Amino acid sequence: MYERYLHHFNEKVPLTQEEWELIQNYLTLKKLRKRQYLLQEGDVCKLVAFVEKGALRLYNVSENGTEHIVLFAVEGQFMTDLYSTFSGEPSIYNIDAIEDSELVLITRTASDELRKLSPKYQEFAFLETSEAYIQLAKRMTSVISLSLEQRYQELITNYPNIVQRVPQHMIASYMGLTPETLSRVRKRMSNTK
Amino acid sequence: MYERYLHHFNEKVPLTQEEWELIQNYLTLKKLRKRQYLLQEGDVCKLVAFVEKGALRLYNVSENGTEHIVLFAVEGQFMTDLYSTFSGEPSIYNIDAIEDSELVLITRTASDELRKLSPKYQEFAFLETSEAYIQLAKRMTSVISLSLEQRYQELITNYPNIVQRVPQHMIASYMGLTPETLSRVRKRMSNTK
DNA sequence: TAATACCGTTGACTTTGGTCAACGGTTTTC
DNA sequence: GAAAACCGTTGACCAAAGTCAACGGTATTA
Repeated sequence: MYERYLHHFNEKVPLTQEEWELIQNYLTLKKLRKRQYLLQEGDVCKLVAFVEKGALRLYNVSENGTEHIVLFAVEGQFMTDLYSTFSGEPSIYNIDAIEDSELVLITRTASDELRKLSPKYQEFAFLETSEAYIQLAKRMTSVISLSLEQRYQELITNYPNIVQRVPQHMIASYMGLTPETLSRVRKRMSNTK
Repeated sequence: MYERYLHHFNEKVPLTQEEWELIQNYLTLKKLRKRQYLLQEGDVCKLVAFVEKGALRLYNVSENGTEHIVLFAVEGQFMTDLYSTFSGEPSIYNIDAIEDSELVLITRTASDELRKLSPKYQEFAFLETSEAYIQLAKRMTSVISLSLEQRYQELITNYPNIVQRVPQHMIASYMGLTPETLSRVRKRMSNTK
């Protein structure tokens, strides 16, 4: 347990044994079965989750009932509704498990406390937030400037086996498309290459 | 000089006079005339800019020459190519001034140093990065789930006088649309309301 | 101040993506 | 193990956005 989290941490900010033991006190483990919720619309998000194993999605549901996936998180990535954790306002999103998953959780308040106690954790939190921003900015760039084919190609290189793991209609939702359109994009791509 | 930066800082993380003097040593001022570049494609981005006055844009140029605006920054907001500053790789973006602007600059290396020296600055950097992420996540949500009319409406509420300040074809670019389409969206909106 | 470049709008047409319905092939579930 | 739900694909049609060209108005600039 915590293997991946610790490994991930050490890669960015190397830790001594004592430092890790301090940090570990603030973490908890949680297993989530496929389709189980980590966060439901209307609740305040108080947690940040790290995916040890499995996959999560963050999505909202529009008036007509359509789901819009804003984010995926697979092994080694973090997931939270950052806005809700900061503001304390109810979330407009749902977070649930796409596969059976194992998560490392830390509450927002624990994280704040730990950031004050541990300079290494502080640095780690800063780096992770920066990286999340960078990833999102990259995606925004591709959304406004690339063709659907190029965007799908990029998705595959960013999440190499997402296609095997996640149903296609969820990928369509993540790209802001209907399932039919994504199906046709894929067909076009397999024909022309 | 630095008025808005200091004010912004104090709102998030209140500073003593001595703390501010330390931080100020790491900052520099820069004026940019309209159309002047802060960053050009191919150069490594080494700076983070805070907009005291004016407006900046970050954009890339696709093969056929079309500009795609990824971000605006107006008074009180930060602008940088975070990926390039972190990785040290050449930027794929340009940053230039939409209006005559006054900026507070800090280099990436100075910022790293200052984060180690000053817990308050460390905290400020963390909060600003988090806020930038939140803003981008919100925009991503609207891109994949709202109609053009709704997205334009949201843009106006987020940047209340952007329409007065920024040429319409740049707003179209920011939304990933052609100028003609944005013009028609605006017409539809003025007709129906 | 005249010439020029730029900007937003509009119209006609094309291309792209969405909608709706149907189908066969899986999984789930009871 | 049968029934039901789900999933990806396809076709026909429709709606939305892009393209191209033209225009008049406004800044820029010489």
